[in-house]
Amino acid sequence: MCAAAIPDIIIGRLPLYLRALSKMATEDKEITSSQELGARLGISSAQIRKDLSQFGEFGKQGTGYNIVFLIDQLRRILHVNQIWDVALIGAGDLGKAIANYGGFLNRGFQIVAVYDNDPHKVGQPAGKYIVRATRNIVDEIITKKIRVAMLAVPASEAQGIADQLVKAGIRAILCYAPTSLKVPEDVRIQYIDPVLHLQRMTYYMP
Amino acid sequence: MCAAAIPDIIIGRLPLYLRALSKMATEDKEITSSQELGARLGISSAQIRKDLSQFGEFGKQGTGYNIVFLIDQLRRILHVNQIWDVALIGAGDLGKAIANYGGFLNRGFQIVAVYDNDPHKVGQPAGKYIVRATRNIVDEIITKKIRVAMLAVPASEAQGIADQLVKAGIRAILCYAPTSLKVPEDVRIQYIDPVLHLQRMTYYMP
DNA sequence: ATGTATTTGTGCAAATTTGCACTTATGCTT
DNA sequence: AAGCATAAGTGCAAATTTGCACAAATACAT
Repeated sequence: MCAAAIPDIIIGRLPLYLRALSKMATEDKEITSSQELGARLGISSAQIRKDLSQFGEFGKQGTGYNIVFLIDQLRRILHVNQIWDVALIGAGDLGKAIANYGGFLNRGFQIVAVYDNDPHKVGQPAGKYIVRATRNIVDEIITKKIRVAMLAVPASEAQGIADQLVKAGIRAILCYAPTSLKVPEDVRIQYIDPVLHLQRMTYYMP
Repeated sequence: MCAAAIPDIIIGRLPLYLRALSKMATEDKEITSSQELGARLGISSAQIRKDLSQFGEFGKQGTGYNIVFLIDQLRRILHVNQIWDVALIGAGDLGKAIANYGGFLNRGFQIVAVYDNDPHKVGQPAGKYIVRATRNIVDEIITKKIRVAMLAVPASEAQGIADQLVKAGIRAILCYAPTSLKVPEDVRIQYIDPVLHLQRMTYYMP
């Protein structure tokens, strides 16, 4: 045990472990090993053992890890042993696809409101939600105590919305807009930009 | 100069630099510095200078970097000074959102075919494309010499499709399905799973 | 022309991250 | 009961990544 903060690069791998373990659970496996898990993920077994050992002794020597138990532990560590309310901003094609995605709930997240500033979209359905006016977003997020947001608006609008989200007390933003945002240090932000991934791959292609 | 391979972690940052520089170009800036670029991206200026210096001397001391010139260099390095044909597999909500996204072309990519194995979707439009039957995907990708694919199918189908893509000669796969895939070592693969990002952030949230 | 303010590219050291390889513990077979 | 195979947890070394700090170069003001 140590008091030092656990490196973020380790935190980043835990959700990957959790995802793979959840899949194993659906395959009715009871036990796995760092080696098996590593083989599935393309990660060395030593790294998996060392990562997990940061948080406790979850395995049994000679046997491996009990999958259900380890899932529980990881959920607890990542704070997804609860369902987080999430605000989705942007009800364009991408926003609608996100609103319709069924994969959030069993991994700890639940969209509770969808916003857009286009008057033609406000009041219309987006999945099972009715699109709300972005104009009211700060008050509503405060009232609903929402702390996580997904941003699926055009890049040009992203910073403005992000500023409002911060004002509303949002603590984590997942930004789909292809731009870097300025947020206070104590607000977490992550980005999804498919083109970054594509360009990273074409580098290696003659 | 050195013959050693350039670390992938550096390659991963280049698209980020390119994106930020492109934005600067639209702001009619001519020149930037490693410091300014770093401030925008939350990266140290030393790292940016060192990253870029792996590929040549692109800056001018006392002045900085010419934005248009550096964009050209990065595009060349990343092989996006050309337009890559991309196959999109999956015409569900997400697939349609991807098909409709207008941000690929000016960053080096162009969807040229959309596939789905649902007979109700085949023949129907997805954005400006007509959905094609996945059944024929291998032959068509070979014929069209497509080398990059985006995979927006359910996790349960992803590995099967990936195997076909590999057989068809695809060299880079961007997988939106929340699962890890097995592909030969010489095929590049990248993943997008929003929940991984969300869980990475909730770790830090009490 | 000279001096000053910038900013790059880089050698070197610090910090971080990874992984080898070993000890310890467990279960199974004989 | 003993021996063997398996696999976790970990100390330590190797490898990788980051960043400090400085020389060299450039632009601009005086």
